Amino acid sequence: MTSLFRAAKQNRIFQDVVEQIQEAIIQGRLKVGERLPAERELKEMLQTSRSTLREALRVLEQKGLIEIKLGMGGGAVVRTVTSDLVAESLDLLIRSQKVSLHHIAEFRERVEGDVVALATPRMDEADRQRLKKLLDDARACVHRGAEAVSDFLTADKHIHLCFARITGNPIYVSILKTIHDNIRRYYDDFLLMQEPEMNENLKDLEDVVAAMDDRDAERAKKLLQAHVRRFNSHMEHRKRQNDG
Amino acid sequence: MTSLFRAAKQNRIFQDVVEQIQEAIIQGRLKVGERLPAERELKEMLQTSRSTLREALRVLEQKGLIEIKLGMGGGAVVRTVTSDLVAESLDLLIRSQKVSLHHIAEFRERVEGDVVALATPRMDEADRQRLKKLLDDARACVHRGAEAVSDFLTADKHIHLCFARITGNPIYVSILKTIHDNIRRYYDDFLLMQEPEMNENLKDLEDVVAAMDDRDAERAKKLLQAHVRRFNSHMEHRKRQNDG
DNA sequence: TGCAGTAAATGGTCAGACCATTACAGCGGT
DNA sequence: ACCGCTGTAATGGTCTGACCATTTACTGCA
Repeated sequence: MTSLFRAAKQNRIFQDVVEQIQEAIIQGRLKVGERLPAERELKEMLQTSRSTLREALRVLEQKGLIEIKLGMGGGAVVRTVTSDLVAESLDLLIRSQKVSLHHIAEFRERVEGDVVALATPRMDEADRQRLKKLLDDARACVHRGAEAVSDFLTADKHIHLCFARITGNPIYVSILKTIHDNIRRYYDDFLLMQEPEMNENLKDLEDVVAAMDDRDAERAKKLLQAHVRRFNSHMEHRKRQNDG
Repeated sequence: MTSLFRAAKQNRIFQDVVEQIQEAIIQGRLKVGERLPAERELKEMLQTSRSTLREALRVLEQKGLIEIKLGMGGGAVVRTVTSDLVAESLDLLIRSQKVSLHHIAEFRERVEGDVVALATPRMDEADRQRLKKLLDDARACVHRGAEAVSDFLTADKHIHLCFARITGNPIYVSILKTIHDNIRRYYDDFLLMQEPEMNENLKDLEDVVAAMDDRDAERAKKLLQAHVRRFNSHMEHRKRQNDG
């Protein structure tokens, strides 16, 4: 552990510390779940003060690279990097009104269209079963009516994420996760869903999966894009109602 | 300014400070360009210590909400929120997942195709001039030969980012930023570019811009996708050479 | 044996000092 | 009057050492 780090130097020392630890994590010299030395040890290894080291740890924590626990046996533990931070920063952009609902819609329509087109020829029997089960879950929510809107939205999200996983491309998975996290936030902010909309949404998805079953990528893509467009116009309509 | 903040309290005090300042920024009580009080003042207002306050400032800086300058007249200034953080966190995610060249290529071909298709009808005269200038820069690099490969790649990246900006959709901007940063990293790792490849790349881009000039979005899209495909096969070929 | 109390490890906070960088005012020379 | 240098003060960056709060683990007593 002693040779993991070199002495710190840079304009801002804490930045140098951040970079060293970040590189160690990304390069795998520090593995997920592994615990960093205690602050009072690390500061010796890095030849810096505890306050400077702590500023670096704050940055790494904010970047989602480490998680810090209190008390004896606590300390900084290397985290699995998730799409949470991407989602959070996108949320920040949205809230400061740099990204609008329209921007997300425009992007989502295209990227999700690509996703199902890619997924269709790659779907195997296990994927088919999984999608069928997710559709069943969603259908059950529809039957439970308006009280199950939240569960329905979760099921809907899982279906879209399942498409992304079938592509086998982790970039699509991360991006779809980010987008759906943010869509959900919009939803909680100012949207309501009724049973007709749930039904409509469900039917859209069933059609998409049917097209995928037929190995008709182009039809699946078109159907899903129409689904996203309808969903978006529904959201924008509700938004206007709430704003006005 | 005295009533902007209340006394800090929470499990972790610095988090409470972060939230207070962040909310003040998002709600517009602190406007972009405005300067926060000096640390020694702020710590009094928040009734906390300077180190705790500084940890909070580090987090806010990492979130891209403030920018901190040194020296007299320096201090924390509220920043315009940009898509940089989205790009950075997406980059972190991609790198930590060890996304393959193939995954990037598959994603890039589709997303950049969409970008030029969206950009084509939205391009105005200023955009046209900007693109023309960027193409001139790239052409100059080609003439300078093999020594200018690095500059050529930078110019190439700027052209692609320009396409994204013309769409007016910041999501595309951050995503293309991320992709091109990662491509560059792959490049520096194990690729070499010679004059013929530079020439080929340049010609591709000139064709794309010509199609955009003709307001032919579909042709521009097809040309750019072919360009990306050729670029990728070139990269994978070189990668195999280096690996084997 | 089991439980409670205590000790130790660790992150969180604090106070105060000094250093490095920067802007600006005032002085001096031209 | 103008230009440039220099000193000074404001401000962030770093360091030291102390104490607090939380959590775990061990120890000793009932």
